Amino acid sequence: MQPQGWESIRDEVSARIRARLWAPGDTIPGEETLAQEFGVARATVNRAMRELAATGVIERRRKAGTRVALLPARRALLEIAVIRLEVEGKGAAYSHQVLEDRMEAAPPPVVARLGLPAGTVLRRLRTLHLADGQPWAYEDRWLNPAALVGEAPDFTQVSANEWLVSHVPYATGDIAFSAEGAEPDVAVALGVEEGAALFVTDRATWTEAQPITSVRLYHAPGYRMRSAL
Amino acid sequence: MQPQGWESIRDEVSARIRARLWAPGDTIPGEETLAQEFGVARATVNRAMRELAATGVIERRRKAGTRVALLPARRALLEIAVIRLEVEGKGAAYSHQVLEDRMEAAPPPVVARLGLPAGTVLRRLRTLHLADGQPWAYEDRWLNPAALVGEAPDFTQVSANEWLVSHVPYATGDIAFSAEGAEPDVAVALGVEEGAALFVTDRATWTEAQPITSVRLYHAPGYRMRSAL
DNA sequence: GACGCTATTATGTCTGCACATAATAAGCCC
DNA sequence: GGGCTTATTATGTGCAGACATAATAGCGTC
Repeated sequence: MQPQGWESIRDEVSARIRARLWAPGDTIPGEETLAQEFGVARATVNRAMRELAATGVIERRRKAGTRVALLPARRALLEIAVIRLEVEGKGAAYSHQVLEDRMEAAPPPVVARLGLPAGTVLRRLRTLHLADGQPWAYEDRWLNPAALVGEAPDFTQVSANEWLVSHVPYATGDIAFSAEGAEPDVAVALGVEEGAALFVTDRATWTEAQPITSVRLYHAPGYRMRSAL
Repeated sequence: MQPQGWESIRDEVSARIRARLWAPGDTIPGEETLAQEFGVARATVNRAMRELAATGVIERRRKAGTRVALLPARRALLEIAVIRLEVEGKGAAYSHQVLEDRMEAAPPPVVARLGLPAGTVLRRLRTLHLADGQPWAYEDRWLNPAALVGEAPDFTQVSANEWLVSHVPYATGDIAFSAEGAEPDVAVALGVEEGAALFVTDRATWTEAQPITSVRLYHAPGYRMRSAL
């Protein structure tokens, strides 16, 4: 069954673009025109076009109109789940061990990323996440104690990430992915050879007021991050 | 300056959630109620709430109402750009070399991924992408010739990905990221040691009717994929 | 032609109303 | 209480009309 309403318009416009009826770079008819053609209100066309613009298929500018994107940069939506849920989603039992928890002067890359003065002392947490007792990911986290006003969580019970996500209100952040060879301590913790290729996630988060945490996750070999395109 | 209109409502609701005025798991007031409180039409509140639902902050269900997400799975929007643009965006000159281009029986993982019968013969393209003459990424692509009806592109001129993106209408696809140790041929092409940790992108695309291509990209060491969170 | 101002125009958003839809809650029968 | 049907309700979507906004296009001046 075909979709109805604004989705049908989105699909029809999308189909015309894919069929090159409207070629990349072309300006396509205005909302008013399309609304008449499809026999709907302009708001309905707008809804459909907004959706297509969000996926990068078209580019819209006031007055200039709507044009088919020249090189549609595909957009993929990544779901960054809490590790526990990720592990449990695989049908495995989740557990974690805190390997280290102490105050330490953060190294330059970390303070730079968080926008703190050089030499700032942060709480460093090293954690091993396990799935059915097997190493799943090694976490190296720097936590700004100033961001945890009055709260004293026990990270041996609840993982730092999970606690932060549901207790510290935060606004922004960024995330980066890369591949790294396992350093000695990481290799030992994950039980892999030194230099083994590991999938690494780097994340930093801030509130409006101050930096909260910078965390690096070394995923065990074989880890894949998936998404629909 | 504060945003106005639906964005101000989105921000206000978001702020109340972060301030735990509405705690995770709570059901928040209905659209009609909020519309009255903010002095706007329900459609405006709906717009704001739809946006928050899309970012995973709230979960909405008809009749059940709107509730604050318990464990907000962060969503990151990845922009998958064409390699040429990625390289040029770094201020480097892009070029590429086709290392191999021939028909070959696709191995089991590839046919499985594309949903083709075992032993199907596909066009295999191995390409090296360069930035300022330095290896940037090694591409191993399997292309379904049936998907290129009548068209005969010259992939030594335009990269396969770029040509496909702007010439083959396609509907769906999926993408996965992982870390792999460099195999011998990849290591040679990229000029790195065997076993070096490489960031790998696997992508498969289909039209409604048939599979188009399956491609694996080995990025040169140091590659980072970034996104706002 | 180079400039700066103004008119025009397509998209962006809002309102107020209506009906559709999905899912819970309530009622009913046994 | 268990299992079914029906009513209720919050969200989802639609429409018509209006004004806001951004950016181009056109005009006039020099």
